Amino acid sequence: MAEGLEQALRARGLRVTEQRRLVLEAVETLRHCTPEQVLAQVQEQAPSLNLSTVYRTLELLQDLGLVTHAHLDHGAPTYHSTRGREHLHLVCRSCGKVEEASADAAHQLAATLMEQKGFISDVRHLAVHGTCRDCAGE
Amino acid sequence: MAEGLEQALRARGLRVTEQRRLVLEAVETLRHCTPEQVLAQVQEQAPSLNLSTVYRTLELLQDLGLVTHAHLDHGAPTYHSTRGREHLHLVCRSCGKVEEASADAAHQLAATLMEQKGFISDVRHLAVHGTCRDCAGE
DNA sequence: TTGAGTGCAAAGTATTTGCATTCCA
DNA sequence: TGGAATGCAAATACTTTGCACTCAA
Repeated sequence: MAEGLEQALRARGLRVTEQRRLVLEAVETLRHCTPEQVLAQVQEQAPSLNLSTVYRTLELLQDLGLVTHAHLDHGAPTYHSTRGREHLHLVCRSCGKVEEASADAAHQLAATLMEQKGFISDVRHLAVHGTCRDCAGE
Repeated sequence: MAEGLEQALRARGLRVTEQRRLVLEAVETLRHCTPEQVLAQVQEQAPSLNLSTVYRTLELLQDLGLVTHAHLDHGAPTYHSTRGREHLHLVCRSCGKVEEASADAAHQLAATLMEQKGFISDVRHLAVHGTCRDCAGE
């Protein structure tokens, strides 16, 4: 896990620290997580690790292209690893559940936007709000 | 402008106030706006109107179905009127500009998600992040 | 008249920043 | 050793809430 981290850091002349390793690992383990959730996870192994460090590190990892985030809910950014298949997020407005869907579903959208507006879509950042099957059934 | 407001309020037994009229008007004028921007706009005509009222009113207008919001950027929700054509939002990561695109572009996406996941998409809430034509050209 | 709505101030939550200390290279 | 990175605490931003006053019905 997190093999790319060391080389990405070195390539930029940045330092490899335990905190950075732990934060990336937490994101990969949790799959979808807010900064708070990352903190809780990393503190199991490093209780003194600080929330500021989580914020700073998430931003760094994002710069390095190792994680991205999407805004799934009101204010809460949710981070996830860029390893694994591209996916987009389905956020249920009723129950708050977040599902993943294949990014393929959005390729046509991306193509249309490119054609109409010359806009290059980042599909991974896409959050679709709506109602999930379970909630719709009720 | 804002004809629907009075009847929507009365239908619920709520009161028609100048503040509510002004907030809705501001959203319709500004097209895309944060609570802060709404405040600035309404204060031109009602300097004493408070930010709390803006928040409360935006939430109410949303309940009434007269406005929606999307999370275009980090923490700032952006409100817009539900009058006019359905549209989705293209947010440029480089320059921060927000464009609108026809919601039609996302119909296929919505259909696919329904089919694969039984998920009912609210296209109006959709924010697509990426790079706009101008920034891509550089 | 009366209670929904507002303004104000204070509280709550999320995120960022300055600075002294730590520790990687 | 030197400076990047961290921990801590304080600052900032955003949003919500309690309460007394106002005003639409």
